[in-house]
Amino acid sequence: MRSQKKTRQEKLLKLIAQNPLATDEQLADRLSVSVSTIRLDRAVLGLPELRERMKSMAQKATSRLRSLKQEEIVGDLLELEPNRWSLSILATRRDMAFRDTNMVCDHYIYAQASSLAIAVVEADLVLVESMRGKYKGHAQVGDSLVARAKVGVHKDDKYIVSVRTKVGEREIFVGRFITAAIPPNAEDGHREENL
Amino acid sequence: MRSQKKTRQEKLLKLIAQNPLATDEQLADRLSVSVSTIRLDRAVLGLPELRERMKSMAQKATSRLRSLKQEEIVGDLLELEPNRWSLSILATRRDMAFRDTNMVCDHYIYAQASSLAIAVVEADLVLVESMRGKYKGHAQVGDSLVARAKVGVHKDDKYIVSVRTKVGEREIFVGRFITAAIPPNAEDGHREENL
DNA sequence: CCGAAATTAGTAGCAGGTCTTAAGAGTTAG
DNA sequence: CTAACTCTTAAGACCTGCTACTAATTTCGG
Repeated sequence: MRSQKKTRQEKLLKLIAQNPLATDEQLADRLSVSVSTIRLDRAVLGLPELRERMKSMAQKATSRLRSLKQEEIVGDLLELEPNRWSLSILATRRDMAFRDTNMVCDHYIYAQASSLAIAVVEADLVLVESMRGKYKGHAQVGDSLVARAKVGVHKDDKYIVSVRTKVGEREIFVGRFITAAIPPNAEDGHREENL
Repeated sequence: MRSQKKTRQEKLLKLIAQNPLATDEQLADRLSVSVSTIRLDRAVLGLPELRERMKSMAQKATSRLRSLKQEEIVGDLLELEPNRWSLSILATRRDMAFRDTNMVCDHYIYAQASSLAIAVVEADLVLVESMRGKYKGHAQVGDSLVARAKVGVHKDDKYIVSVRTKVGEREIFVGRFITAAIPPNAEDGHREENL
């Protein structure tokens, strides 16, 4: 009987985590208790009121917008020998992970690899034409992903670049990119009429 | 000077854009007018009150959080028929482009495709095991990328998912993902919908 | 100096709370 | 059985940051 309180408070925590924009009244309704009880529970659990929750979310929102920029998801270039090989490192953060896990999303691994494959080719503008890759293991949040790109054969302006990504000694990704160096004049060549 | 009003209202717009979390009182202080004037100006300019601004920021924050972390969708999910097919759209922004061009980086195209491939498979946790893909054209900043995923054959918990991404009628990417549904671990799958 | 526009002040009311006090229900120990 | 206890709910006063409205006051161009 007395443990109804605990389960209710646990539910309350989950509800608020799920939908931080709920009013006490909505929460009370949801848990079939009075508003007073919700307020009491919130006080006990140290949960801030709706407006405080909105405020902190709004504050976080402004900083988040600026943190998802390019450089942070493609890693830092450590070494580069143009048209030969290159090395980059990417520090993974909590927000690069899948939902509740701490496994890094594949597209961050891809982004690092693809960016490196582009960087290693010496040309003004390089694009990926096609790729294939295999994820051989999972990276955890906090791991530093070290990607190494090697340029293979090239015909005309197409380069084959292989990328291997490791966490420590463990290989988590192997990929092969076909990249194309685009001559500067050809930029936007074939699709201007569409806008 | 009757044009003081206009310049003040312009300043007000800038101030609110800069710091959306300012109260009318702070704004009044800043512009050396009374709170009434600020309210009047806000009414004229159609600017919402502080709490509405906070609310919409907080809502955006959740939707961004949900779309980038929770649901693991890059882009907005338009339609989903689990284990069959799905559709998402991604509006491209300036910051998704290569350096000085307005061509969208391949890894955003990849991220949308891969996220969709993961979303379309009905399981608690789905990971990409391998993929191959071909970029058949370029997307420009401002284009809306529409990705369509189709689930192909599946053996055990491995699913083959094909994704085609288009800008209008033009296909810019075709890929094939092998995804793996990871058996549910110690997570109580207690999912409640929004309030 | 007059009159209209612009500004300020003041009122009541609302949402979503705070904090406090208090009353009732159910539970348990002596 | 009753006193002491916990849990829940209610009620009241107050708070912030507004809205919506009215009324007074200031300002400035002509």
